[in-house]
Amino acid sequence: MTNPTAQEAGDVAPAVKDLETIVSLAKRRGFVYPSSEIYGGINAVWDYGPLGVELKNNVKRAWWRAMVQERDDIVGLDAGILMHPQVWVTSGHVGSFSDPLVECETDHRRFRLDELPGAEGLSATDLQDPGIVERLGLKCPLDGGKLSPPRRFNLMFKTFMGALEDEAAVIYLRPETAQGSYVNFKNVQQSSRKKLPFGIAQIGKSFRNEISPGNFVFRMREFEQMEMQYFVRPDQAAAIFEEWLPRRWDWYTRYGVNESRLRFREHAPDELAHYAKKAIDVEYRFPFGWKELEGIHNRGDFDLSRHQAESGENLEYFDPATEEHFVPFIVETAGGPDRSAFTFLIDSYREEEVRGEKRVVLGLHPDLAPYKVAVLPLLKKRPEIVELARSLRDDLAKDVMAVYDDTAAIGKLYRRQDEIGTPWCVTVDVESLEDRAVTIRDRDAMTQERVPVENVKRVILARLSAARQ
RNA sequence: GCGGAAGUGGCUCAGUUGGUAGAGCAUCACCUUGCCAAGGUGAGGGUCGCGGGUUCGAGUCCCGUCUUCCGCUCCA
Repeated sequence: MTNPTAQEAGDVAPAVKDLETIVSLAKRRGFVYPSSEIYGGINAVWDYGPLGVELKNNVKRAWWRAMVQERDDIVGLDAGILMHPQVWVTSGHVGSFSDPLVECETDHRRFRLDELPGAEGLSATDLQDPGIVERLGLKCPLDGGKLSPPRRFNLMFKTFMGALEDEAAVIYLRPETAQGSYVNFKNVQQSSRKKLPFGIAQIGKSFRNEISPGNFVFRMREFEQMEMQYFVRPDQAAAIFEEWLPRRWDWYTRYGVNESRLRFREHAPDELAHYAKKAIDVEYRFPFGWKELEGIHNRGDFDLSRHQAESGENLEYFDPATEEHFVPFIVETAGGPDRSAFTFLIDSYREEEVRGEKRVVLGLHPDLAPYKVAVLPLLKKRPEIVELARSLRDDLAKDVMAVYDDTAAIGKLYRRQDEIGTPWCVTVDVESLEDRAVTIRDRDAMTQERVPVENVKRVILARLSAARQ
């Protein structure tokens, strides 16, 4: 863990690679495709291909391992995407984003209509009246420009519950997974018999109608979140908040992200979200600048207190040690597998020279690599070699993602695996038929080791385990 | 949402003053080679983002639209 303050303003390391190179590789090799491409694509939605889904699943597994598997104070949850509409009213998501906004046609600034001079105290009906701006003669408070009619901006996607598309049945696609953890706080606490401090971890899809999405999979309208809500005594919240900073930093470096391209950034008071008491982001140096990878937030008792008040359910925790009743504070870590996978992909990209030829390598951590091992026959003319190689792959595939390839010369086969981040290649040659041994080639060290066939799987699994420590 | 640029086979691109599309790489097959993108032969794959217009004829001019990128704005 590097001292956060040392990282602050640092533009110390340039981004690894330009975005185009990564997008091109991603599509060519089957990591990510534009959604609905044959119809011209759809804005800010991307599909994961055969290798991309492996990478992303591995990222989620790695996060779950660090959060749930390796800790005994955090448990998992998988709440629904659809929730009671009142949840989003209580959380503030409906209120803060259904305000009618007007836009100045000259400088394109937006204002809340009900906050403009001369528009105070308007009724809900007036606020949605298309002619209201003209009727009251409202102008842009900054440059006096013409204002657009009021429009409702809401980042939440709507859909309908039930067969009839009736306004009364409107519900939302969740814009964050966190609320699922809050409304289940009592259920989880009681059924898992956890005492404070304890956490609820969740991975799942969220949806936001972003005003300006973009930058490949960095900001999508449909995306996945990896959020952990840690419930704590109010008097411990500040200290526990600080403990989570290095933990989350270390998770990224543990899986290979270059520390010089990471930094912490604290939110200024005026940029804090409506629920947050304090917020610090882990940021990564993307080709398009420093951007948030993950947010660590002290949400105070905002969420549970609101839900308690609106639902009428008692959401207090009884602390048996002090015999106190109180609403816990929440320290949240909120990241995403899309952003993380993108970061691991781009940060691990490197180009090297081998005998005067360029080789493209994804130096992915073995736990994250789509394939752990590729089995390659050196000579495919000999059926015994092909047979041995195929049976070796089939055996490895019972435990790890393994692939067989014989459609090119060995050098090219290695290059292909380098480009998709496969850490180990097993090569079967003529001698293998005699000595029952094969060669294991390491992607990063470019070393080769002769291993008896019956030991191959054990060696691969041992290396995987070692890389994980 | 505003301004600018771009959109040609899987990828990267070329297509002169409009006349019905090419290259490299990639992919596949066969031959050859056999430990780090070797060589040879051959094959498949695009109607030029989409829609409309001008024209005898448009990838190539005009309009609209969608998508992507850059800047601004916005951002739970």
